[in-house]
Amino acid sequence: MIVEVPGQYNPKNVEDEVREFWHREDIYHRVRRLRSGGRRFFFVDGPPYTTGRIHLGTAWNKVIKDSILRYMSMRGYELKDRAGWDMHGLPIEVKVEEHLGFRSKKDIESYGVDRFIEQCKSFALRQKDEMTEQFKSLGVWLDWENPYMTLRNEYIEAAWWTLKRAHERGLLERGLRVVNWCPRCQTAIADSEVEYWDEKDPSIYVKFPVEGEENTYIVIWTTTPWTIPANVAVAVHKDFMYSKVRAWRRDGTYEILIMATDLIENVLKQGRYVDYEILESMRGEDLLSLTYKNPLQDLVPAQRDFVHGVHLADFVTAENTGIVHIAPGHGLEDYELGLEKRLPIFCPVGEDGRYTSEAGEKYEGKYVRDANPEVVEDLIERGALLASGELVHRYGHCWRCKTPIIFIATRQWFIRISDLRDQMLQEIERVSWYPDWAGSARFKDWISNARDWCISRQRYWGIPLPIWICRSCGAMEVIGTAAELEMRTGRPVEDLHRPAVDGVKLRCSCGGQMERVPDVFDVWFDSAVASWATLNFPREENEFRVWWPADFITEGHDQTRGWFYSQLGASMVAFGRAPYKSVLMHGFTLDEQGRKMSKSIGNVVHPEDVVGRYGADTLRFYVLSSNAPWEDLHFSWEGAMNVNRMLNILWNAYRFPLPYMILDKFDISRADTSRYDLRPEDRWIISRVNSLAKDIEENMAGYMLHRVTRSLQEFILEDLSRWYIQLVRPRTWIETDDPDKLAAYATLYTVMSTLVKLLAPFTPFLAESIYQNLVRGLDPGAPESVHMCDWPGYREDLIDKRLEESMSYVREISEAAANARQKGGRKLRWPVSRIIISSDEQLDLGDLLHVLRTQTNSKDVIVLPPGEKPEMDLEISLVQKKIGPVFKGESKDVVEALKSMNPREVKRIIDSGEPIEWKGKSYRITGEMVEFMEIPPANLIPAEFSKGVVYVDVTLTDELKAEGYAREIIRRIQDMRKELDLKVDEMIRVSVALDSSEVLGLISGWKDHISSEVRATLLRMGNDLDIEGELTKDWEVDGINIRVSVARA
RNA sequence: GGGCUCGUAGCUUAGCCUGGCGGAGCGCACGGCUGAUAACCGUGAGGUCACGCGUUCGAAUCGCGUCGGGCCCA
Repeated sequence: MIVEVPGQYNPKNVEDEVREFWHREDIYHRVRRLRSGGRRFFFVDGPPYTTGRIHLGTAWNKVIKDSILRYMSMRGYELKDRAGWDMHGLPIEVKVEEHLGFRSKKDIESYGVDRFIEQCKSFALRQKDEMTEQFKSLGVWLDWENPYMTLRNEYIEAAWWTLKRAHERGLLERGLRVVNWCPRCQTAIADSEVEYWDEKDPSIYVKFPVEGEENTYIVIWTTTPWTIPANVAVAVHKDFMYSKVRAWRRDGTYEILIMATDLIENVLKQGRYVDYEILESMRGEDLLSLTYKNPLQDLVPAQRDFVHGVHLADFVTAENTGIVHIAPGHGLEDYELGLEKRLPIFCPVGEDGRYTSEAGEKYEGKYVRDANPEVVEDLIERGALLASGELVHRYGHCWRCKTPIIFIATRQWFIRISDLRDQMLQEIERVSWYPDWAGSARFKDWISNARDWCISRQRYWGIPLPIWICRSCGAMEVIGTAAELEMRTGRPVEDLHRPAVDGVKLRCSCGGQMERVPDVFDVWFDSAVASWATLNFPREENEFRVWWPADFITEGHDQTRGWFYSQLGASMVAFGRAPYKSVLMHGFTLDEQGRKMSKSIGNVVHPEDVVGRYGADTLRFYVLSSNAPWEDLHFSWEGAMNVNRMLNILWNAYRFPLPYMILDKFDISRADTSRYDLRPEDRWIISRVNSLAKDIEENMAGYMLHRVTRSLQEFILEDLSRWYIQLVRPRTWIETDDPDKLAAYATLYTVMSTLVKLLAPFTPFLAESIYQNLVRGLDPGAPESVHMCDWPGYREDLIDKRLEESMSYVREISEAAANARQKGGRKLRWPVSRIIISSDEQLDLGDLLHVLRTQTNSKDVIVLPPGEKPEMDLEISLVQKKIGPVFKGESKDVVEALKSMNPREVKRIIDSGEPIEWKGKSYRITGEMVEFMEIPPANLIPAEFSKGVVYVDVTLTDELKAEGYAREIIRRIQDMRKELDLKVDEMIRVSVALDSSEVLGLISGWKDHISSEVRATLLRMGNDLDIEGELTKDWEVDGINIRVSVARA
């Protein structure tokens, strides 16, 4: 049974009902079961971090995923769709620390690592549950009951197993490396965890005294004075020119400075020198024999033993002094140069960011960034400071606690990704990237610069490194699974997190005891193994063999360096190939002006706000249609409102025929269009919906979701609502069992039932709601949910491009006619006798002339043969320049004569060569004296369309006038019915008094028509009627006063 | 500083791959319809296609450069 539906589209009701239905009937599982055994589609969900709240970007991300998965399911694919959660790492530790009021790792240790881990775990699980509900409210169908979670033992094993593979392949190494270090979190952080923003720092020029040359200095520049105690060398560029300069101070003293020749003026200005002379110039490589002393060597005892030399390096740029201060313990490039030149890796700074005893008594214990002024002071005291100032520049910060990072040399664990770089570059060629440049340009660039991956973190809440080292002999062992660990110890380990695993000791083959290294994994390593962890590999192997690698993943463009990369890296280590076959890279969500959404600007839009106002379907359709997936989305409320309006129009188009269908007991036996003689417009809309399906399939193949949704929108608004529904409406009012009406029902049914299937992946709630009523209501044998239906596809034999083209002309002509009516002041309510279509081409309007007649409210449609126009009026303009010289003084008379004549007569005379007679004289007029112009006659109002001109004949006859007035009166009575809030079938009594006998006479023949249109049992019309009724109103139509009264019968 | 990307009407955008009349929606102005009605429809105004140079018979579209936004890197 089909039922009537309420007037306006109410997304909340629709979605609540559908959600309840899905839940009650367990539709999600039934859809998945239905497709089992189909071709496989392995999707891996990029795990969102459990922050507790989804934002617009994560909503978009999941909507893209859900739409594609729903589409693939309808196409018959069996899906792997486990949702994923990224639950370890610093962000949660920081949150828990805040909650407990902790300031450092010491607080955690004294609180107890086990209790701390428990807090982190329950926090992460709680956040996950909250976010799950939010995703569900968007209609996102993933396997929410059985998601993969990085904190689960089986997941941890996937990471362990992968590390073991790295070890077996010789790709795991431990080394002293300079890393980004957060002094607050006291851990190494990944390049990708560094956030840059402007910071004000000292900018100092320092003079290093050259050994063996009196009063001579090498000048360097730095923004980190605190690294000067660790300076062990300087670097120059081999091709740059350097000079020894005698620089004079205001007081007449001088010193000899070494720096890049091009930068002398700048440096001396900084140092307020008054004059200089160049003593000697040389290339960078000529400086290599120099040695110098660290100016702070009296404070930093270790410095006295170092030999400070000059080295060549490519990273030296022609900026500042052209000579770079090298502290291998505190800089990436410095460190690499240090290794190459065998410099001491001197790092007198501890994990807490404070100087160690190696920095000497004066500095020991001081926090390095706070020590900057003191170092500067000490340099001044020793005459080593050339200049100092301040500089605002971009500086890195810990992305979680916002502390400025420092670089220090620490012992860390690495995976030698750089060894795999070339293989990775080859692998990405085999992956399909959407858009293409995401892989061929962006990702390629990132991979080309790939460095070794520092995977160790000195924290608690993470996957513990499964590395055990023997205290006696230093032997190392990597454990791959919990079972393996149990085998080695004879005891199972309940939870593979810290601190439980910390206590596990292994026996070394040398007889000594092996202890786990205390570090945990970088969280990027967690998600990196998702494609096999989600299949529970290595615990289970069958699933892995059947499904892996992933068919499809999609994430934002920030994941180029993130998950796209970490997965590829881990997979290269583990399996030597890419873990995914295709990748769709999507954009970011920004505000309407294209700015980042941020709390401080106050421009954050929450997905639940949009859902609350317009519903999940609107949000979904909006984010999909707003722009191409890979471009940034500028969220606009107005845009969302528009989508909502479009869905409302769809709702109206859907509900309009329902009352008639119900009244006529329309049933499934009458739903097949092949039973009827369809009108051309019926065949047209069926052709259009098939074209639409074809278009969607083509665009889905390239994940062009914006094109798909825009095609749907265009079809709903233009083809269905604005055109077909208008055409079909009068047919539904026929009150008999007319085959033409039944054909219209069958067509509407076919179109709507196809359309909801096409919409199902994108607006799953609305599609389901319409499907349940219209399709299931009619055919209880149909699949129980629209999402269990097969994708409708398209039938090429039902696509009639010729008909579609004809209809597009018909629409154009109708619009042009409406335009002409407006110019001619003739409302659409008033019929016209004819419209005339003139074109240079043979227009193929098919059998659609009846459509044109009704849509233009015209009694006749005349299509002229190609190139012909209606007969035009002629207008003349006189060419005085030609007339003057011929007729001289009589010109005035000639002009007068010509103007008084009918232009047609003038043309006839010229063509025939006869003279004209005027005031007794005759004149011979030639063609050049007169120009003729054709203009349409006053009754034909022209309007252009793409293939020609439409003329609307606005000539009024009494007949047309009568019909026009009748319709004016009908309309006003209908208006009053509305005002009285009458039921559609309620009968009335009407009196109409009007002050024009002429009009009264005209409309008398329309009395019956008016009565039946407005459902009047009694209709009185007259010049001077006594008017009474429940409602009386005065109207004016074209200068005629009409008084109407209406009463219930 | 480097890689990628975007820049089209007041706003949001299509078109760019594959060169040939710049097309929508919103907003604005005017109008229509009244059996979708707190709905719907039409018409109009509104454009230096960021800027410059080049290729071409022809450039929003292809190439180079500049400026501005975004992401990533240094």
